Amino acid sequence: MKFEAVTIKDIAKALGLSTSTVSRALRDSYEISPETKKIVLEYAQNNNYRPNPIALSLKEKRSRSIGIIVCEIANSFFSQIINGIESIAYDKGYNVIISQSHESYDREVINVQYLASRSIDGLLVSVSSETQDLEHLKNLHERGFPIVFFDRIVEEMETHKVIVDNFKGAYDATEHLIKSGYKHIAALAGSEFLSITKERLGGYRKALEDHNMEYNEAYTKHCLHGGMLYDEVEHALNDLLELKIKPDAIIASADKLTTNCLSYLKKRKIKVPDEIGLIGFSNLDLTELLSPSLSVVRQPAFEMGEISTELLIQLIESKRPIRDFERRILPPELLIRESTDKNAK
Amino acid sequence: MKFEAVTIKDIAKALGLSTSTVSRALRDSYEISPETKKIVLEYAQNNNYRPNPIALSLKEKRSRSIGIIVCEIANSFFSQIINGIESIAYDKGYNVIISQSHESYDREVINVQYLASRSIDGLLVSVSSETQDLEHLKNLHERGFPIVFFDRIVEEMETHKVIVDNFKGAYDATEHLIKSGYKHIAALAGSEFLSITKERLGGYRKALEDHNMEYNEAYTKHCLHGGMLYDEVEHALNDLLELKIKPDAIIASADKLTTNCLSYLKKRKIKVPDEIGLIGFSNLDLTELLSPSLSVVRQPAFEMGEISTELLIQLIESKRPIRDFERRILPPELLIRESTDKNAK
DNA sequence: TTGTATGCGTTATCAG
DNA sequence: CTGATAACGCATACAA
Repeated sequence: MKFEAVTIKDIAKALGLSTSTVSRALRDSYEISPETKKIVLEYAQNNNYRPNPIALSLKEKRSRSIGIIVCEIANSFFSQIINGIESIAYDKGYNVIISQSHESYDREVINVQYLASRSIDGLLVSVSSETQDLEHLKNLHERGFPIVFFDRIVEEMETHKVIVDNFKGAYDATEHLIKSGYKHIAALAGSEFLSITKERLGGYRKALEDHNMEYNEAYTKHCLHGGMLYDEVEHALNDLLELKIKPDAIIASADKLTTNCLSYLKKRKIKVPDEIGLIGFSNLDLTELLSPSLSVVRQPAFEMGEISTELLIQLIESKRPIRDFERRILPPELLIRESTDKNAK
Repeated sequence: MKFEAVTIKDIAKALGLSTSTVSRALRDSYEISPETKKIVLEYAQNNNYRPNPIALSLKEKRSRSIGIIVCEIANSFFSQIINGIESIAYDKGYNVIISQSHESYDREVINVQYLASRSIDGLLVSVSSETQDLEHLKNLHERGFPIVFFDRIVEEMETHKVIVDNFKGAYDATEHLIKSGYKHIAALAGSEFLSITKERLGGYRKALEDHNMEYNEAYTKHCLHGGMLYDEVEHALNDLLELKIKPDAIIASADKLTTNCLSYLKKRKIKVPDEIGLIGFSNLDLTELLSPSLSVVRQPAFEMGEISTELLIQLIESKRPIRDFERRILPPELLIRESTDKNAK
């Protein structure tokens, strides 16, 4: 007994009608008599008829599914975003296909091509931390394919973009450390190719400047893989702690950087905040558990997913190309806990 | 400039050939002359021709994509499984569509129907913790639709199943607590509808029995949502700690139960292992960070995803139905850290 | 009110 | 070696 779905043709044959009559009856067209409708609908119901979405896609030249490119789903920030994306997508009858780049440029290119060739109607993209060349996306975009960037956006392309106010997040975090009395604040940053890294480091520098604190280039460390690999974080922190004047506080500017930084400090038995102050970007709901008194910058991830998806679907469903693309900037949240309050020590 | 992909028909028209010739040239058929092939291939290359997978699906009655049903992707265990699934799926040219039930039965039914109607070729399922009625899956299965269960399997259906040796995992964990000197071991368990819950509780009881320890029903607490909600864990633990003879150790039998249990204990300022022993199932790579000396049962999640996918694809691609379904049981790993060693206290 | 014919992009089966 | 045609499941313009 092979899996064979019942089609309109089957119904037509069984009821002695034409396929078009059945099709119209199922779509509740005004042209069909109530009796015929009733018979058809009943038969369809009983035989569990489901329209074949592939045939529909072929006809309508749209698949009602959107693709997502993220680095990792095993990252609380991104899994929250995906939940936001899903909630809107399902609402509007869209399916969602997730793919992970694992922070690899090659993998990202493969995934984009794969998704595009799978006839998705649009793409939500947060680029990998290795990505510099954008041909794989520009190519699609130039042909009018709907793309919305979120979080890790790309300046060279004109389309909708949704980000958090990274500058402000980092500024506030750094300022908080300064006000807590720290004098030598280091920045643990992600890949230098990423927009978010630049924005966050910008906020960090501006805060130092505004409070008349010296900016020391040696205090900024980049991790190409955004902290995904423990080794790169370890390496960066080793470098920082070997400096003549060791930093007395660190701002970790991404989820994975924060957790791996905590792991490192715990491994080296360096107490937070007694020996070193720490503040980090983190959307992990276990932050409090990880480090009872760690202050964090939290991003409105779910909302970000929702907004990105709304924009994308709007882009997909508008017949003519939209000219003025939006750039939505969401406010981050600074969750203060006692750790970084040096005065309280 | 609308997004319009180039089709075989376009190529045919441009080169003054027929669509069938172009089609065959692209598939490198022996019937086509080398020169014609060369011209066609060149044109296709230059105009970035990509076969339309939807048209292909319609023709071949297969979409080369598989669906996944899990409760949450924001759960280290499941995100590791998904990575395993992806690695095999991409290898074999399959696309993967993930959907989350968020532990809701209704949501699961909707997702299954949605995925099935989206013409996926097969389904990888780990049921929600609310699921009792299986009609939505039986229905598909009876019609010959390929389904593989993993982790949270279902006894009533005859198909491939991939699980971890949950009995052994819980047995070993409980035995470890016993050998560490704990006398009153409570079990924090997931939904009683789930196979894994039954198996784990079985291992727990057997370990108590084998060591001549009394089994007290009041020491077993269920959380319907598998610990996804903090409140249910809090409620269960409150109950346990209000007993006349309070348990001196807890085995938490799922990822979320473990982390939320830790959160609770931290919140109530109950020290582990000084005041209460704890061992838990956990695939979180931050476990060590969460609680420096927590022993855990770790499941081979990635491998589980790989095996499930291999079986599913085998099922999809075998022409005749496979009669003897496999049941793969993978070994869990008991990672011992000092916490539970009461002797060391 | 219902039926017939066509097309979406592709491949397979014929016929040249 | 190449071309015409049908078919996959559905919707719709056009006929009746």
